Amino acid sequence: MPEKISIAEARKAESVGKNVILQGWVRTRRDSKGGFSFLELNDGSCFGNIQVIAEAALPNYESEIKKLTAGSSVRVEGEVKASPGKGQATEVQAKSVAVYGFADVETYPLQKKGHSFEFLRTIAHLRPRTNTFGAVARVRNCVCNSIHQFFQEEGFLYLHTPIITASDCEGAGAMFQVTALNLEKLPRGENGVDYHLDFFDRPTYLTVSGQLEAETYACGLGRMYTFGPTFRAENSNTPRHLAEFWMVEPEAAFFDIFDDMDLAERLLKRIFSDVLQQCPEDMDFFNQRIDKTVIATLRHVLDSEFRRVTYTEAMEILQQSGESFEFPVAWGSDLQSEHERYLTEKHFRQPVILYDYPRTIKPFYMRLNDDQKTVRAMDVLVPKVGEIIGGSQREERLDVLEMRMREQDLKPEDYWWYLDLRRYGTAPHSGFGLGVERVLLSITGMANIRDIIPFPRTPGNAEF
RNA sequence: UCCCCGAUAGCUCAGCUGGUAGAGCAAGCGGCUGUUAACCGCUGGGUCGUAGGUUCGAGUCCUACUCGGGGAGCCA
Repeated sequence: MPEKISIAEARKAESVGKNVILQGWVRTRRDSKGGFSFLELNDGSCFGNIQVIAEAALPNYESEIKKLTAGSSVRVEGEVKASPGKGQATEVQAKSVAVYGFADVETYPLQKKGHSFEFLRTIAHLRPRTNTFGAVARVRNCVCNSIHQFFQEEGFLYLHTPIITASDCEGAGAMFQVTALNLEKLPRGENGVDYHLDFFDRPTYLTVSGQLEAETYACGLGRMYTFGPTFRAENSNTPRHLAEFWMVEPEAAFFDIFDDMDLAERLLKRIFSDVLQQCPEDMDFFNQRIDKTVIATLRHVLDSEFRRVTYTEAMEILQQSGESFEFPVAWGSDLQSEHERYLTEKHFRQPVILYDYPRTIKPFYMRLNDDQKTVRAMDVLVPKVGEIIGGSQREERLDVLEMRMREQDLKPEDYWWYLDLRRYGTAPHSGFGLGVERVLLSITGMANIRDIIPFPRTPGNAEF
């Protein structure tokens, strides 16, 4: 009896001699001079296709096989043989080719040759059938698996923090409001909309971060991490921003800022090394067709220690760089993209961890340093992508935290449960947020974050 | 949201200082003793993003809008 196997399996030399059933989508058909056809078949199990030899003697050769075009789906039964041709170890000599569905060439938008990513975005339901999006999907899966394995091995618990939150000022920008009210007929009170009639008895939003909730579990169970979707309603139109993206947020009790940096560095290196090891075919493709430096860059990162410099030191490096920046370099203002790029792409040429930022440009929850001017913030910057991780040691002193809240016009009473963590058995702790899509950008060399997530959500775009 | 650039065949693009559209790939047909981004020949295929305007005449110049890209801001 023939065995149903994946194309990944059938491509291995060990499969030679097996009678198999393969099912997948035709990438291309080449008709040979000898009166038979080659079908390139892909089923997503690996980057490469398998070559199927369909002889003219097959009963449906003229009626169906010669009409197969890119996108058609088939079931092939046959024997795996060593391939005499170049470019593959094995091929399948078909005993039968059954067609599940043709793809009309007059209307099927995908062709054998290259398409622009802009065009593919308009057919996001079909782009998984391309080399690039198949590779992205497999690498994305590898990265997510790697993240979970890393944290499990490091003793972190996977925590599900809420998607819907009532904290409307977590300090991370505009939020999507969630309501069950009829927007056509909003109940009005004396002070505008009467949210007591809304589902949760108050205004609620999609989360911009699980950090505050993760802190509550870290301050009781030690090491936690969240991994879920995150929402930002900013009108951001860049190749690095999404309105819906996936973020990993570890939070660990008794971690100071340097433990936090160590964790971040270990995590990134683990992800990079797993991808190189587990997705070699996909990475070769990215290295050849997308960015010829990605593999060398990943190896370089694995072999070097992340440079750690304070914000103040970074400002000195920038001032002495001799570069003419569009934006002035001045202590107290945030680093511009061009500054980050200079540091990570020109000066250090590797990932850089910047820390101890001015208190005025960072949120209330970051721990105040003894100099009273800086806070224990840390950002990991990588070449091309920029900020990939943002984190900090959290302020664990109740009085200082309340003071910082008032400084930023926040009401401590709105955060009563967050402050309780400091009121009862407070503990030093730290954490960070890692943007999964940004990691994937730097791993794959892909230029636009909209091509790294299956269904991008950006301003004016939610078709699929 | 701001600045810059773009939109021409199914796809990727060319089309000069205005004179009524072209290539490659894809598709169809023919050829070629295993091809692998196959190759060679022929054929079909376009209200030049939308709406106005200037002009004898607009793919080409002007205005607005729509969509896309790059940069900036917000950040992951």
